[in-house]
Amino acid sequence: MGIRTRRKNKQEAETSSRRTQVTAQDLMDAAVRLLGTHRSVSTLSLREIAREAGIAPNSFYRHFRDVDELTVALIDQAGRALRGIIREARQRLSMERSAIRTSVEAFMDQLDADEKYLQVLLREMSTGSDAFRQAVERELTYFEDELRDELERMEKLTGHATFEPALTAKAITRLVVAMGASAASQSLDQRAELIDQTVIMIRMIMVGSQAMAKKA
Amino acid sequence: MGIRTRRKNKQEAETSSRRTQVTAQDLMDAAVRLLGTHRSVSTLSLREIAREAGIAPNSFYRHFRDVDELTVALIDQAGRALRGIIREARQRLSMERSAIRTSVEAFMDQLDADEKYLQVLLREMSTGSDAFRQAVERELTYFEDELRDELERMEKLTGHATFEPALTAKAITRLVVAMGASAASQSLDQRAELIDQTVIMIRMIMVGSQAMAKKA
DNA sequence: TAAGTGTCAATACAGGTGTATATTCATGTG
DNA sequence: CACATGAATATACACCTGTATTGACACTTA
Repeated sequence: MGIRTRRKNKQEAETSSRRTQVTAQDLMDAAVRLLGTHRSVSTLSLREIAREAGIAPNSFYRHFRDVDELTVALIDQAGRALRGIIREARQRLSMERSAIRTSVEAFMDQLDADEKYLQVLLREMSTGSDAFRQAVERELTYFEDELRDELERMEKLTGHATFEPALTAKAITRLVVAMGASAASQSLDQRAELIDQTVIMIRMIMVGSQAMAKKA
Repeated sequence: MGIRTRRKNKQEAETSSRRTQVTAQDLMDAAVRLLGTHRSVSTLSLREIAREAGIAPNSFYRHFRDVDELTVALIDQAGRALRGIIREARQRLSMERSAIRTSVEAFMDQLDADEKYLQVLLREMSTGSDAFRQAVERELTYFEDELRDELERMEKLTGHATFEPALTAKAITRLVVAMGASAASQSLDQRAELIDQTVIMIRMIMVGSQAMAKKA
């Protein structure tokens, strides 16, 4: 009696903070919220994330060993989103035309989806530790592999051969990612123009690849 | 007398730190040294840079208002290096062939030149404040403009028309930058392969662009 | 009921940080 | 010579950081 008054006061003010369990996902969401459009993960402090998620600094350790581990989790999420884009594109490809445009649009839309994991990936691609870069490279390689499959499948369907499908896929992937990185910090109608440009660029690559296949 | 003994001791140990004037350039060099291959500028503290440059924390303010201002200066330097690459490529183009390969090689070499400004640019492209991104975009636009001029000049020389030269230049630029960003964190023989890939990718774009010009 | 377990908060500590203030000194100028 | 100027320094302050320690509370399980 009288010993535990401190907590009670806090509880009164803070709406019973203990009640709801805080998950790893909550922490990831808090981090993304803090990152917004500009900050890189390395500028986030453990305390800041914990504060945003509404837990004590130390509770962070229940879910992640440190901020770096959380970052890798974010990148994994982004990779999942990326693969979702490809999978959708593949389905659309069988029924309608201009799969390129719809894929590019899907990619760009993913930039400001509810959880902006993709932006995190784009940002950590060039910044950050080796672990981050490796995680990003891994996800991009998945993407390239699926795109190559797609190109080879299309090759059989249309009869247009593709020159070095793996390289073509890589070129397209890197270009889209680069354009997406610019798009991330731009307004919506600027982004529309960027999408148009990206589509044309991809067409250049594919047309060029096919022309080089004929010549070789 | 007896009041100023503190300084004298320090002087003895530190080899007369006052003697040589510290320039803004020295601070920029110190920052690049600290950045190495992985850190982003936002992780540098003013004190850390000052320490590396061998000056007191407060002396930093004589040269830059804050770390952000120093970063923009670094990006400007990188842009100058970039324009140097284009200018060299232009001269080579008139006498020998395969200007593409030599340009790409020049670009990649610039990555680990003495002063690795280019790496800074690549890293701050996706991270960092609006000011950084704008600075980077500006430099890339310069690069694209010069490349477009080059493409148009080549168009007249060879008779091969180029489809939307501005867009073609942009595609090439963004692709090279993206490939350079991966190259920055790789070993030298991995980089050699990356250069080969980049050259082929550029050729795809140019061949595609020319084919689309004919059709349109 | 009692003990054990997992989740969180409170406190504390030893650092690092940006910057305000005042000081030291080498240098040029009258 | 005296003295103003400018560049660099030292000290100090309030703040934020990661994390170690300890204890509170809600649960299972016996």
